[in-house]
Amino acid sequence: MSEPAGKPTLRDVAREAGVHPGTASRALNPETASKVNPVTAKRVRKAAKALGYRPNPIARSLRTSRTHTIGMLIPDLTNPMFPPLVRGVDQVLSERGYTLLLADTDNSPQREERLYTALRDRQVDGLVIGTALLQHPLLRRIVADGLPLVLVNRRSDEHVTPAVVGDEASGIQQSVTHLTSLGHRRIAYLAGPRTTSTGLGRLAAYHQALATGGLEQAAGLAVECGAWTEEAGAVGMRRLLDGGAEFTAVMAGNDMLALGCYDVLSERGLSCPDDLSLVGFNDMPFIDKFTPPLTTVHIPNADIGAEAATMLLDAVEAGRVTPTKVVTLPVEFVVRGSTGPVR
Amino acid sequence: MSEPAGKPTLRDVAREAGVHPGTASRALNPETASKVNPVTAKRVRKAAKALGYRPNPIARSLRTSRTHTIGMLIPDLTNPMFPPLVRGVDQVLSERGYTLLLADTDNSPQREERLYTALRDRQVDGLVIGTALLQHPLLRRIVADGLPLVLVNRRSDEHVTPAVVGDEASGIQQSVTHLTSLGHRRIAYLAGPRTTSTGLGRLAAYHQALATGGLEQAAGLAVECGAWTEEAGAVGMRRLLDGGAEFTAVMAGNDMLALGCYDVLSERGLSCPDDLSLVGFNDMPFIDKFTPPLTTVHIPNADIGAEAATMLLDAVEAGRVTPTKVVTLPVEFVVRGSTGPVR
DNA sequence: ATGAAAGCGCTAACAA
DNA sequence: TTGTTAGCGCTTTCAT
Repeated sequence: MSEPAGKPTLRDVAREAGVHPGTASRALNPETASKVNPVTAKRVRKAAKALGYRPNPIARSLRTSRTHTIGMLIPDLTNPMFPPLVRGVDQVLSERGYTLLLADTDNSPQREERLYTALRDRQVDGLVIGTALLQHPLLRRIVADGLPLVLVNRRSDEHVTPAVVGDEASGIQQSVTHLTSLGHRRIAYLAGPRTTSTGLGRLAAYHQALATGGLEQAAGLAVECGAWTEEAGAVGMRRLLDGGAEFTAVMAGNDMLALGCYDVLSERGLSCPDDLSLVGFNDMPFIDKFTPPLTTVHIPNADIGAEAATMLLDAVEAGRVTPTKVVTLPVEFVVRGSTGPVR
Repeated sequence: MSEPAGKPTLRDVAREAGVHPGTASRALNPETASKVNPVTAKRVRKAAKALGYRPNPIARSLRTSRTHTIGMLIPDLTNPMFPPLVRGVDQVLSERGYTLLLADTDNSPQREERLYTALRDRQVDGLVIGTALLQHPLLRRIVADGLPLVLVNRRSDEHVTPAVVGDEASGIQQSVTHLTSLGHRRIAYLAGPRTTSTGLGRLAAYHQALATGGLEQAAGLAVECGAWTEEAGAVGMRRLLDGGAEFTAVMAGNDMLALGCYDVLSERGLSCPDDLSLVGFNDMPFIDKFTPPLTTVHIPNADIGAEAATMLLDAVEAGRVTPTKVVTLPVEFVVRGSTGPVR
């Protein structure tokens, strides 16, 4: 009796079950199992199990040009905003039998090009993009290549592209409302780069919220930072303080920028929230352990990732491009120690 | 003139260059390019470029049973210790033309089994394991499956397995030396789970360092925590404080445990470093921004990831199992505000 | 309901 | 040096 050496293939299963490989294939594939005699099917499944047969996804992919593989592009995994996003995506993918190809662009457009090409050549079935800027040439390429894609936490200007985002406007509005309820009337804003949809969108929401509240919109009350980093936040905060505008509260475009504010506050001997109230955005991990704990807006990043993955796979499996809709998930405003009554 | 529709294949390139597909293959593959006439090779490359030819990695993999793909298993991407590790791995992989298949086990052994099987079936060329426990049945399976693997930040008991780790003993020794230089003689230790090599190893190093320094090793001075989490750290810290042993400093098995200590300190109205000095381990992101900033041991996680990936690829490309050596990278002790003179 | 046969795109042993 | 051939393991159309 000669068991074939090496991993058993479909041929081995077929031989063991006494059927043709084609039949074995049909029997083992849930999609086509109905087209085969139930008792034969059972025999095939038994043989497969007996031999410890595992289908070879590579061979299947070559034949079907589907890989059950999804690529994800992110700018920097060590930015604490991304791990929950990746995790949410990965969770859904693995549940549905897909595998995640993760690529970290390190914020470099060239690297991003290369990585995208690599992912495309590997025939990923779709892409989750966490790197999108408002103007992003790569998106056009991806669409042209016919690959389904979903943006997370970003939207695109130029192309109508499906995206999953948090409800930023609501978060900003809640921040302003909270501050005014504490008596603040002059609220400064530290904006993120206007090259990102979040940078622009949150700034617009800030202006909108001020208008709604009948608050003053003095020049010099809103300052743009060059990047979503602590350093850029510190620079912006200094510009704000040195700009001469009066204010009793600062809203930062995200928690990283708020971190920069903390640095400047201690550098200037200012106390928070006594001298100045501070609000962040994102609720990144451990930001609640800072002194004082940061009042901020919680973005459900894991949910966003999961939703994006679900949208993408639904489209992939329906065999069509993702619907160009933007899904907005609710955010949660969380009050902590960095905001207090004006005094 | 009929350009073939769809993506150009090797046949198209061959036809364009007026050679046989086999020749085109040899010409385009750096390994075999020497076996073909330089001028023919150039013609083929020109044709490939003209057509925008991109080799199909799936077809190549089916033929060669190499995928240029590496799997990585981690327990929880949202634990800040892992992103730098993943990033280090990813960086090296993409540089060398490999792609990372990331799988987050969510600390579940069942999920881990499933994910491993999925990765193996996808014929990853090797594995980076960040989930290893001292006793870890899965490792045996992987070795039995003949897959090259490297452990990161963990070692294994049962199997001789290649690993890349930080120099933990040195880190612990430096912590103890630092504390004694500040006058501390009674130093408590909050150990991580003994199921992990780091939990056990750091504890042993602590005992060793105390012995070397001629310091007292009272019972109740070392307490084991059930997990590497903030909550477990808090529980351990309470046990320590309520245990009756006297001490002026606490060393935590890692920064997450130290975070739990912060919670208990404020809960008990204790001030750090005035009432108690505290030392962590890992130097996780933002731990320097806490109040007080944590004195800790910096583990070069990105380097560890990069080194692991390099070892793995070297082995993969040499066509043999990874050498069962353990690479130890130096750590850096960083003094911050959580340690001070005993008083 | 099953068998036969072709082929996804590539590489590699063998021949010329 | 180049061409020929076969086949990696699977799915799927076409017959039967």
